[in-house]
Amino acid sequence: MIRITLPDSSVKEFNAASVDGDAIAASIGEGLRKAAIAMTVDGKLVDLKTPITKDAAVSLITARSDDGVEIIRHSTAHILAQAVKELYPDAQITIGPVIDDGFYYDVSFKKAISDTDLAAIEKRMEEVVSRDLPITREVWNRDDAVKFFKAQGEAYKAEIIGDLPATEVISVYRQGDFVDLCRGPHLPSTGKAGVFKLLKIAGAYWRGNSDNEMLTRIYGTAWADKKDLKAYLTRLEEAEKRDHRKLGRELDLFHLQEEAPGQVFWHHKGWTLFLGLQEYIRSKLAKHDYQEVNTPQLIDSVLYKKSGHWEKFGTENMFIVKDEEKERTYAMKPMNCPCHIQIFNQATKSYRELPLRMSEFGTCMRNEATGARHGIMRVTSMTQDDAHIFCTQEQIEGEVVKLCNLIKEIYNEFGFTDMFVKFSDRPEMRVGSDTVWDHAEAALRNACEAAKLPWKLNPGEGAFYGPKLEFVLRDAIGRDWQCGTVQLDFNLPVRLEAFYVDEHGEKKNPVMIHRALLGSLERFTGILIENFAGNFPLWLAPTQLVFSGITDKQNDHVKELVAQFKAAGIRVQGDFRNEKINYKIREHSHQKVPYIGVIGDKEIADGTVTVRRFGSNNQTTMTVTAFLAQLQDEIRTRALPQPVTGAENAA
RNA sequence: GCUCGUGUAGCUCAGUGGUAGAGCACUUCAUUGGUAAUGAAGAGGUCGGCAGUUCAAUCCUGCCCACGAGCACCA
Repeated sequence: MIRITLPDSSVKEFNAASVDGDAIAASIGEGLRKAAIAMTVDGKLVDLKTPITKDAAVSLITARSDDGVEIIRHSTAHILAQAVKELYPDAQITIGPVIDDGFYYDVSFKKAISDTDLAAIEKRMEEVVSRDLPITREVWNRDDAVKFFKAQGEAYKAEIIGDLPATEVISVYRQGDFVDLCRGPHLPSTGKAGVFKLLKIAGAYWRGNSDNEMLTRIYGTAWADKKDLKAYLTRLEEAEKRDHRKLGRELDLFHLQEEAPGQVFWHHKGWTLFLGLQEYIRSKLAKHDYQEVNTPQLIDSVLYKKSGHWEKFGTENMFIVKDEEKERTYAMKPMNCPCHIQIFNQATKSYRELPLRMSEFGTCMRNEATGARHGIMRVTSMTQDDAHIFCTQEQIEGEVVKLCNLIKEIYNEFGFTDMFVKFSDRPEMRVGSDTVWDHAEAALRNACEAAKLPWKLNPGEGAFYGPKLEFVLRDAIGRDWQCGTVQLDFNLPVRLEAFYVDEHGEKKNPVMIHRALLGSLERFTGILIENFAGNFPLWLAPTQLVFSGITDKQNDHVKELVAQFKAAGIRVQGDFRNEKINYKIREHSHQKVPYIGVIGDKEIADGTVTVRRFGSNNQTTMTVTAFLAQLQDEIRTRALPQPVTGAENAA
């Protein structure tokens, strides 16, 4: 007798030596028996067919749950692998994990395939699904498994098994003739999958190491039903519409061109955004006692040899300028820190001057790997809202807490909600004693806790000179970008001989905190464009308001209004073109101008303006004075825009 | 840097081994129109660059550059 407790606390009794999920589901109802794809037994996720031999708490999993969808994706990855092996028998399969919204499988093909081959693979996958092959789990002996996969010509699989810890149970899943190493769990049969789509192919290094062979990664997505798949594909399309490169062109913000790879040609509107961000950050700097400085672009390599950057990044990643005549070698500055230390070192510093916070909107140039550049998110020439805080060991924690709070405050003001913090602790190769590292890591951790920032550990990924926090934001299509950062540095002040005199008259090296709030202004602008889909908050919007008359009869009055609002500090334009008001509304709406003010004879007579706010189809007539006050209030409070509704507005 | 792909008018895209088209934008003219496209006419391109094959290349081949997706990298 086996007693199975279900999630609703009811108990089913089975008169047998063992029972499986299929039987449990069947005892509840035929519908559930068909829908069940896996189960948890005492909280552990297992295959539906796993025999249960003693009393247990069981919860059946269907495609309706997150676990269910994950299993579907995982099994679909196996179906992909099977289809690939059937179509390309000499291909070797490697790993095929589940990722956000889908899965991928890395394959080593003898002959390269391209995305046009995906259709055929997808078709074969559908055949595998229609065969409805039972998927069964087997536990194998390690040596047999290695031998089996070697015999199959699957060298990568054999390598994976060989590297599994001795304690790991080697399980394989069989579906028809296809056998794959896998921890599971999986669907009971291939017929339970079926709502999927292969999306793209790309290269990926075996085991993520660029010294290894490059495999072909096939990306796919899989869902519980067609509706979910369609919703996902629609979501992808919508995300493409907010791509900052597309909006950058459409809204006349910036452009990039071949002659200056990775460097932004900021058009007036984009530059207005950029300057708006800079002014915003300056207002924060003033409140938090920073000294803004500015340092040279082109610096003798001697300085970078001393700082250690030359050795690490040198000619590969720095732009070198040679002055043949004077026999000097310069580098475009790739970061600001060595320069800031030069300013720090210009006069003997007292402990009384610490913490000393030095900031710069420094333009840095980095010769990035060609494949790394991406729109304005990853550029060759970038402007950081950079600062270095020179402080004592004791001051670290206080400073980091302040920084975490400040960054959190700033991101909140932009309305970012899904920001997360990566905390990278000590790497194997590092400078500084363990005591110093203990202290530094604790300071960062405590600061996160104090600022109530959720963080995840990125073990061993700290810089060799100190641990760091990275503040990560997500773009329209779900890619993560590091924006703000807080890094502790015990190394550079020593190498570049920065000192302060402590209260006992002794010379000491300060600790340096590298920090950026927005990170690269180019990247942050890109993130903003995507996040707001070009519908910027009024305080940032390049053009805040457009006035237009109904006909050219009102032009003189409109000119006066433009002058009045301009004088009041509003970024306003008049539209005097010989076009109908419908045409102008349409065009300025496409440009996502926050306010359109329309003037007809009625408005002139009443001293009013008829206002249309972007994102709404309503019009409100109000006095000119009230309108100006409303705008100024919205700007002053840095109000976030209301979400745009309606199909027409979303276009 | 690596894998696969892309590059035709300002933008979005057709197209062909015999030196090119559409829509929008632009210019001109007419129109004075109350909240998402008024009409007509005109102008606009070394088909990413260099080399090769060919009587002939935007199209085929090679190399280079840039861009895209991803991997690696990211001081």
